[in-house]
Amino acid sequence: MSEDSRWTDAWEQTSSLLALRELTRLAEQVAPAVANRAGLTHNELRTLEHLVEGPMGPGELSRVLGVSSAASSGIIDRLEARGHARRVSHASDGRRTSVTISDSGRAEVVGHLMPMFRELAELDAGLTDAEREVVTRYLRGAARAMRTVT
Amino acid sequence: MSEDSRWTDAWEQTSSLLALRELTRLAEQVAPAVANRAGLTHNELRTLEHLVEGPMGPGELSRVLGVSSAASSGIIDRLEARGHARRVSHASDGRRTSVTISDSGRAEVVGHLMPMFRELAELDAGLTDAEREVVTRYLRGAARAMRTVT
DNA sequence: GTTGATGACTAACTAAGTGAGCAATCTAGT
DNA sequence: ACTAGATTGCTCACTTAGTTAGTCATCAAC
Repeated sequence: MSEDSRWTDAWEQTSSLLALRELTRLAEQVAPAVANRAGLTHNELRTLEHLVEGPMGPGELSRVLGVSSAASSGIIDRLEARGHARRVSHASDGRRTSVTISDSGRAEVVGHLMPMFRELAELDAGLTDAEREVVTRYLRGAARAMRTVT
Repeated sequence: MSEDSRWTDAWEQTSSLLALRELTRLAEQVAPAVANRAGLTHNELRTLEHLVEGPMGPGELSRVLGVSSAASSGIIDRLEARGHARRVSHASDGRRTSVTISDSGRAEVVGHLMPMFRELAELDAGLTDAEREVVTRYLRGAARAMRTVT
């Protein structure tokens, strides 16, 4: 048995691993698909997702996105040009600027993901406490496994 | 209560939804991280993942990747230049070429993902039949929800 | 055998990233 | 108070991976 067939065989061994594989495959597609529909790049959407949680500066943004500060500047430029975000100069520190999301930016993120979220919440609500415990343990374990490669 | 806070609140309501969110966040990061470590672009890695399953032509590749045929040509050029893939002219149809993965290409895909997979298989092996049924149902439901946005 | 369709590639351009470097501002040490 | 160094965000020049449009070769149908 070749190295490779052991790999693919194992992926397909159990219903749960198969479903997990399908889920991760879809998870990879969601962000690009939403970005595309919204007429944004992947990083612009990721930026909006972060800005929904609260304002942040270009430097911090470049760090969480894993891109250069030059790229971060450009992303904010583009979002600002479309009215999805605004630059506000920092109150106490004259060097810093704070980027805040606008209503249209919020609508872009929330609007496109809401249907998916509603379904997930509905699915989740159908779990008993015991089932939820099992599912949570599995999901956390899978996340742990994925962290090893990240 | 604002539209937005309902959204974020709901995400954080249950342990399972929180874990699912974390998992999907990681799933998005895995492919770019692996590609980066292997010195490949995301699409080059995706191509190798498809080629592991069997040879395919540039046209088919451009369709599954969702890029133009011109881009597909370039991706294959780069993979070929690194020795990860080879172009073989099609036996019966002179127009078509078949792209096959090389040992180094296979090693790139399998080698980087094997540790993650091993951990996932181990986690999965710890499930009872009843637990696996619960987990599978949840994962399939989550996948279904994500498909609505894709 | 000609005609139209198909598959892969090339050419010219666009967009989003990089690295290097600059101006403004803050912080610390004297 | 003032200078020296650190930090922040931005601009410039360039690279790279994508796009559209169009070419060439081959195949299938009439």
